[in-house]
Amino acid sequence: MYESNYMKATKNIECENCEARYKSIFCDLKSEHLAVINEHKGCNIYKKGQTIFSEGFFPQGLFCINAGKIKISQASNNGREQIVRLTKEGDILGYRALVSGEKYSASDVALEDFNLCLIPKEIFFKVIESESSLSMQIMKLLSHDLGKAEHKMTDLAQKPVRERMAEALLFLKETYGTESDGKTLSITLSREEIANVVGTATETAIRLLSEFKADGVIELQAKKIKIINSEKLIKTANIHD
Amino acid sequence: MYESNYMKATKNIECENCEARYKSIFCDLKSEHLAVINEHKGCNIYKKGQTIFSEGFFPQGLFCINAGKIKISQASNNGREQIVRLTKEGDILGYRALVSGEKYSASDVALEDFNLCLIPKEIFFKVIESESSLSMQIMKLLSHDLGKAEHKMTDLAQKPVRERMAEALLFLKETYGTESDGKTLSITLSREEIANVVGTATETAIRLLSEFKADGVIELQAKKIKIINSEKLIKTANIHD
DNA sequence: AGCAAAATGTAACTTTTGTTACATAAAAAA
DNA sequence: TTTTTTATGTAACAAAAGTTACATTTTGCT
Repeated sequence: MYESNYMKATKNIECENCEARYKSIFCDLKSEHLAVINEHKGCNIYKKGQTIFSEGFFPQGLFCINAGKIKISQASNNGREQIVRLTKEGDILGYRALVSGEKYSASDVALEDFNLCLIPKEIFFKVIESESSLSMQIMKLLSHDLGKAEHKMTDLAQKPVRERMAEALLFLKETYGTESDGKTLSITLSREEIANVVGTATETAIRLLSEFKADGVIELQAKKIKIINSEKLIKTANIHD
Repeated sequence: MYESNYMKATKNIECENCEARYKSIFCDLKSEHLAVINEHKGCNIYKKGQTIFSEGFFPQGLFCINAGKIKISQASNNGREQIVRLTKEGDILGYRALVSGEKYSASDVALEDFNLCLIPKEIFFKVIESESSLSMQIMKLLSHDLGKAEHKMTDLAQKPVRERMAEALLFLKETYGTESDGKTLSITLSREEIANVVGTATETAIRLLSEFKADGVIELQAKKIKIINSEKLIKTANIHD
């Protein structure tokens, strides 16, 4: 509101002033290390739909999300894609491949306009080595992601699409929150993207959303999804744990 | 061969002499740290089918596999289970939950008799903090696992069972190797367990194995699976990357 | 060895889900 | 604006995979 997009595009955010930092793994970082990162990092503006990195490339550093929502997805042979993670401001990006020393195994695409900073890999590994709490943070991140991924594996293998769709809507609410009414999901995804989260065909996703709407569980205003009956959705999701 | 099971059960393996260690994340560990681990660790013999830990419990430490094969699986509401990882000697076990500070999200069950050592969690975290190369190893492990898990997620969401079965057989070959003929899988799983790796019903798994046999791709001798035509199996698996 | 229990195998049937086809609405481009 | 393209919605149909049922084999136990 206070600055145009053009101004943001040219402004290099200072890590010290970065609001996203407090939500990030860098929240407890020693100021001397933060200064090193700040000095070497580069910032960039991305537009909705733009690709940040693609499968098959080697990572050059670690991305920090200053603002914006991003989907991480894998392409498969049959032309479809699977959204494996969703991230937002304060999250880091590209750490899996960077840490494992492998190529990117997924592509990251902007779901809306956003700001991103890149920490060169040498700097990242230097800071990690000198501050063990940071590597602990990254380990926690990775192990949490792994838990989520394995949980989703089990879901995909065993749950019918209907349950997965219900779970996906709850997941979107949990990840990105709602608008001020507490019901309308903040994130807007295309039907195809929803299908790619759930792991189903676009038509099936549309069909299920229509059914949920008919059941009075959700309301649909264009691309906005409003969760009317959370309890029923949770029941439909048949969540284990 | 040189000692009875009873003898093995009572013998505490010394980390310095542990053959599995050279294949493990501890291969480069400083000897002083290894000594600490050795001093505090406890060893145990498990029988085939025995559970090492179960979903919902908090980890007390890190398990090291001295010998034996283990399946890590998640139970779901519908009574079925999904095998999310398979491990062998030299691998560590229970690190995901230990690192993330969460409860175990999966259960570990012995696929054959084996030896296991437990490093108390305090010792583990102490060693990690003092030797940054170890935490790097664990990060690599986690990020590699995460890559695998997300790949499998995509497969489960998009590939037909037939392709996943082919991929699973290749995965078993890669993970556990073959007998001296270079073709017969070293690991023997029940049909149900194979189904739980693939993410399908037991009957469907049996049907597909029969089809693969009819196609001359594999041979079945009781529970042993012999891969006759790897090329065709790879083609059937329709592997991306 | 002989029996019971569990695992494996096979087939028919049913359900779920994907595919195809097309209509309509929304968004982007001219 | 009008046109074109893209996204969404709906339904009929087809294919894939799960379920049920039962036969057969293997395994474990006494």
